[in-house]
Amino acid sequence: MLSQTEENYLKALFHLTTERASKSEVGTNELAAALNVKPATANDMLKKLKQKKLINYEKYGKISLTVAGRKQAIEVVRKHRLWETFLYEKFEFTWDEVHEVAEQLEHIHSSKLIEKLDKFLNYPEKDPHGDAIPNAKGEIKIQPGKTLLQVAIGKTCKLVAVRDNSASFLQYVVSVGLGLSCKIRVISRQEFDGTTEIEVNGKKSIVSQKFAENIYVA
Amino acid sequence: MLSQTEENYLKALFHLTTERASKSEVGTNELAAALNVKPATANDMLKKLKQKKLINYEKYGKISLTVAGRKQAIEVVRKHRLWETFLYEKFEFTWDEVHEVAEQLEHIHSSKLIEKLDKFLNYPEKDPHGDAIPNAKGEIKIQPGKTLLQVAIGKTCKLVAVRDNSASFLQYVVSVGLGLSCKIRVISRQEFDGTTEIEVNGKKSIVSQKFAENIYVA
DNA sequence: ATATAAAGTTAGGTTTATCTAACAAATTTA
DNA sequence: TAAATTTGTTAGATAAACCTAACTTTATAT
Repeated sequence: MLSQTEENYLKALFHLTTERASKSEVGTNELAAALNVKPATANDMLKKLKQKKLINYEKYGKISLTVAGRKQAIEVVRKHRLWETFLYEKFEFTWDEVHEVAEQLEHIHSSKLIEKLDKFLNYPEKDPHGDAIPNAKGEIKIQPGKTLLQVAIGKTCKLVAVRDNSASFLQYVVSVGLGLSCKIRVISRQEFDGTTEIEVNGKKSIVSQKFAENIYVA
Repeated sequence: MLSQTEENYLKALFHLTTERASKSEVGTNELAAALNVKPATANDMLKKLKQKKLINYEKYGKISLTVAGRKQAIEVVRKHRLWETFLYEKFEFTWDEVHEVAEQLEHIHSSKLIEKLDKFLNYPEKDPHGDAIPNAKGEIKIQPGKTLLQVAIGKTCKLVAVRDNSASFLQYVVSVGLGLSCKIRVISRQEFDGTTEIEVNGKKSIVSQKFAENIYVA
């Protein structure tokens, strides 16, 4: 059985490779940063995960998940997102509160518990942030859509997911008037820095490129 | 914040002192046995818990919880029993399955989660094994009743709780035909070894003294 | 193409929770 | 009460997950 720490490394690798578009390999520093540890620490763990055949990794090379590693990572993501959905739908947690508690709950080991949780929630496909919930077989239905940054000026789109789950980011999302399924109109965009002016329910805001890249729309 | 391990030591101390009748102090060996660690390990932890003012303890002396330690212990017990109730009532877990998963869930840190869980279950006073669930203030309503061993020959009683939560014990309880609120008739008892002959729903069984001491009745 | 910067690794150290083996204190028993 | 047993403690080791500091490899930029 994997430790919580090992599970967290696999989950981070999954997010950095499969879920973050266009890049399917990561480096030690980037992984370390994502986990809030020093590169030296991540390096130790990489050796261990390689030894357990959960990642592909050679000294000074890039890192990727093996099939076995990816399977484990998806299971953790599945648990995380099911618990977020549970907290949001059944326990009146807010958008920005669910993540922190789900970070703990995702490490509970009990296949029966997850099966029952999934059933209790009626086999949801999305979590409260709009992210896809892998099913019991590890299959992911919904594909990551385009981001707000890719929406043309004048067009209107609908928020389907956010990529950053930190409470501070989510609180900012809310402060701009956004929520899941909100309609967003793109008013203008600055060429030189990617800043986008948007309108949500009559409220206008200017958001950074980085922000726009983290808002997934349809 | 306490580690999971520290929480487990406090919980064990609570069970060994306050919940197990007649004895309000414990020794290192007994504590170590309850936690499945070696006495030397427990000894290390005792020093740490003393330093944190969670236990009363002097070298070669007996151990007891301080008010602060007891408060923390009760909080863990509360969480454990609420989760057991949740698993049993909402997720169709059986009597003997709830304990193991609750051992993990009891360490999730979120006061909001516990409040919501308590509310969701409608503020239960007993868990599926009949044990009292401390309320949000740490108060325990139901007092531990008498055991099957104390029931006179010929009398009928009702099972209200069991003291040992191991799956093997609970499975044995079930095999004798027992469950929460079951009626038990005491047919006879051997003087020399405390063995008790009982009848449950027409089924007769002979149980050991140790078994009878772990069955609480009203 | 080489110097500098960035990324990655290694060595050695810390903390937490565990262990074994040896020892000391307290209790029981003959 | 003295010996034997049980109970409790200490010292020294180990493994996991982290750190800092120094070093090496790879990438970048003039």
